[in-house]
Amino acid sequence: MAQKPAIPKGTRDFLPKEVARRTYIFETIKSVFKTYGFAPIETPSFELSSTLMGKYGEEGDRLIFRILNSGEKMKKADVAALAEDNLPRFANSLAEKALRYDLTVPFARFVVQHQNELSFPFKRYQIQPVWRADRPQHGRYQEFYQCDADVVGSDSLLYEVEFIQIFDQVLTRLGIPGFTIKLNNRKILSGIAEVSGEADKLIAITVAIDKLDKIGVEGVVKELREKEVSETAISKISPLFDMTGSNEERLAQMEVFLAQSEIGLKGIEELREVLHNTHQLGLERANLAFDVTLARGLNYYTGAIFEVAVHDVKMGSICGGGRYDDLTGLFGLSGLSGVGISFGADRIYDVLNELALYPAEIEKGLTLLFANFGTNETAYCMQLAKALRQKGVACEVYPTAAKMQKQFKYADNRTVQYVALIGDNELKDKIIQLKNMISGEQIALTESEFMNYFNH
RNA sequence: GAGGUUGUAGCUCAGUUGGUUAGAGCGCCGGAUUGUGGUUCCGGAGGUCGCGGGUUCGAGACCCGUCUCCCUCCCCA
Repeated sequence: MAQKPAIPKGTRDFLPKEVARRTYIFETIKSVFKTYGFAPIETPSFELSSTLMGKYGEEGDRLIFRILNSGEKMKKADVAALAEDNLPRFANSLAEKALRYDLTVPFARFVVQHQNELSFPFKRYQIQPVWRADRPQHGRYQEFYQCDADVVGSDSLLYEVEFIQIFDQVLTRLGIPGFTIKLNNRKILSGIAEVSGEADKLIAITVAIDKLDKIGVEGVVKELREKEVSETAISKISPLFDMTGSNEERLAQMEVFLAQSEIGLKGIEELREVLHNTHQLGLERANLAFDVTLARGLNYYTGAIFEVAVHDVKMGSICGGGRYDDLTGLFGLSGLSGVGISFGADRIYDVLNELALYPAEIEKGLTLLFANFGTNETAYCMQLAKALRQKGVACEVYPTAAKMQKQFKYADNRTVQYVALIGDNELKDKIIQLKNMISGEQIALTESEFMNYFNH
């Protein structure tokens, strides 16, 4: 019995037209990365489990795809751990490898491993798929591409400014009409926890206020109570939820709030510098917004954090990023500060589809199709095709002498721009009938006219 | 990981309180048109109704399980 064709949930196939669209997105991102001096690297699809586990928090670890050991390695399963109900250890003994969850952690591993071959600050970009064992939803896949650019080996805030410019340039070039780059700093969040006297509950507090736009002030307060944050702390934090005014006005309010927190004030200062420098340079389409409720789950961030949201489209954030002061420390190389961003190519693809923002030229199919009139004519067409291909013209010869109707229909479906008709009359008179499939016009050309026709 | 929803032709979907041989549009193939597509007209092919089990004289429809799509939560790109 024939098997019903299917692919795993959360994955997609892409037809030629779709690949053309995605290539356009990748190329746009890549070209901007290059102009900022980033060079490409690649890393393996899967890493040692130990490289990935524990880097993304408890939630993240759960979403890492594990690769089951095979063959004799199965025998290395730590049955004792299972007996002790230590499932993480048991799982690690069963799966020594795992599919990468993002590109940042493998990059940190890469930097440490190749530190003697790199010059710092090291700027790299990387466009590769990542995998997450997440439940699929709108804009959420189990396999998707990230387009990352990171710099390690410098704590200069110039890079934060550059990354904001890159967000702006890429999304403007892709034609996205409106989007907001949300900006915050982990130091400010630390400061909030410190000032409210709950420094040890930093993560609980940031996770809760991150949800402000979703569950509202009451929801956040409720969640803070559930996390056993004290009432005095909650009443201290609450005013932050309805700050108004410009970025600078809200920063000023934060500055007052954080007056007693050294780290908090440091965060304000950094953010001010980044905003000021970005403002000096100007942005094309991006709206830049300081958002104190922006937290981001990845717990390796220590400084600036970014997220980009598209206006008027229901879609989670399409880009993210931030500064991590000691990610390479986990692999034994401390003192290297890094900052990076990631474009979610699959979400951008969905957004561009929804808004129909693809330029017409990327959808162009084959340039020229030679209609097939029989063996003698075809032999001549193959010669012309060979010459055209050497000039870089995409062309093909229809494989059989099928009815013209069928050949033209095929040309239509392939969105062919021209059809060349060479039957026995044309062959005898040494001319080529060239039909423009868009205008429907047909002209007779000599061989040299025909060859020159495709010169531009 | 928790909850909800969906699945019928290649695609988008109808299908009445359970009742003969499961339909439409689009697409595909053939013809009108043996050298000209996108329009029109005529004809045709194509379905174990997601999968497994159950109830019933009888199930696409009802019940249970399972997988999948989509949605909410969680988290994220």
